Amino acid sequence: MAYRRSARMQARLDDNRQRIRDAARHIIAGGGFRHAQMAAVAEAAGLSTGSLYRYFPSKAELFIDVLGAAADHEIRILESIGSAGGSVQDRLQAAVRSYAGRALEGPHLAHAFMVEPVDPELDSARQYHRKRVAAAYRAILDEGVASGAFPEQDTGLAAACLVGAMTEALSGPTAEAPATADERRRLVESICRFCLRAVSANRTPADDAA
Amino acid sequence: MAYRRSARMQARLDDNRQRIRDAARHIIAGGGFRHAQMAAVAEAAGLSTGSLYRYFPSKAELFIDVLGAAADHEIRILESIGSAGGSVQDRLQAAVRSYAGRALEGPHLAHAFMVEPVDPELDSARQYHRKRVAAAYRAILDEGVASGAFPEQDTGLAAACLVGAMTEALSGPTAEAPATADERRRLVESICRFCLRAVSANRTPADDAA
DNA sequence: CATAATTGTGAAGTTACGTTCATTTCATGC
DNA sequence: GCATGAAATGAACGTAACTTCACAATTATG
Repeated sequence: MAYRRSARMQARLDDNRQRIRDAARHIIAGGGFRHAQMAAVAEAAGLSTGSLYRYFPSKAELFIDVLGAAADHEIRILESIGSAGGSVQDRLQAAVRSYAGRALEGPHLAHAFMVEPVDPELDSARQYHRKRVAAAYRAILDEGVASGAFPEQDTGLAAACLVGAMTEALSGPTAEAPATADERRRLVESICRFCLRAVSANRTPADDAA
Repeated sequence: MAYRRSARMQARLDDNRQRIRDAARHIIAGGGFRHAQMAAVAEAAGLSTGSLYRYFPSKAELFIDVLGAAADHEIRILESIGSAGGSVQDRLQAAVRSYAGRALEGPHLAHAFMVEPVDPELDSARQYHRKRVAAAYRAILDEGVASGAFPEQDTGLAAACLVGAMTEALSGPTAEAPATADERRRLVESICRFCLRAVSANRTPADDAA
């Protein structure tokens, strides 16, 4: 008679698949894409390298999957913040704080997802998700502009700049790893102020001419 | 008798060395680090791959050299702008415009130097130079804060944010390639405004509390 | 011009990974 | 239990680069 997958078996397969994903993310978080070789992922997942290819057709597909899940998570948070109550300023600050907090917890992960080296296929996936994150910020800015809380501006560009500024400040080479929790809080607050200033009206409206 | 290099020979060697550098930079500008393989550089320079190793000990050293030269050029421009006359605001804008203009002329080059994938050795060189660029911006900000033109702020962080914002807006995935010269000008001006706002005092000083 | 030293060459060597596949182990249904 | 097909294995294979090296070409001296 034909072979049929039992529920138990299916659960084990699903679990394996998820364990591969988790292993990949964990390795990236620890040492970046550079360390995330198929052999290393397999070992961390408790499988052989060959088995990985039963769950994902290629390395690129595996990491696209992982990247997408992380981006989804990120964007869900941003959107929930964006649609919450309170002033737009508060929401923007909340978004920045939340992003910054996560980036500081796993700097390698954030760096890998935002800027690290990869092959072309994965890179285009990363650009796609990065645009999605920027779009989430843009939605907040748009609302701020519409309500008059923020001045007229190219919100698409501003959103990109915000993402760039945060990325650089948090996981770029310039970012000094903050040692204490207090330093971390101070850093996040500084970034917050920078971002809020950047999209708010100036006290001296000299540059609004031209 | 011992062999001595003639002036003519020395000139040719120097020229070869420079041609290798130029070829490497040119290839990066055309297609990023990914396309800059030793064989490709050799061909573009009109030499054999083997010869490259008479001039540079390794691929990494060659690209560190190229990267350093580009960074030196960048920083010389920034410093000359920073020490010029005029208001701090004007100088900051001039710096941003100049950076943006160059990035838009050679997007691949800028992207490669700022964010593209590389091996660890080259990457640390890039981080070093990126810090130098941020430091040049910081010098301008420090002066602005000292003179009261800009509000009190963490200038080191703000400089990093500026670099990140510009990089993202100009060579990040979010950056749409502006088609016309007019669009380009508009983009640069938007970035300028963003950067200036970001380091200037707000009209509503509500967030200075807490 | 002959000889020696230097510079140029490009194919072969090396390394590092991603991917495959013959084999083995394990789960399913009778 | 046993036969059948799925899943796991990991060594072997393929590929893509960087780097080396034995040899050729070129350049400097007497």
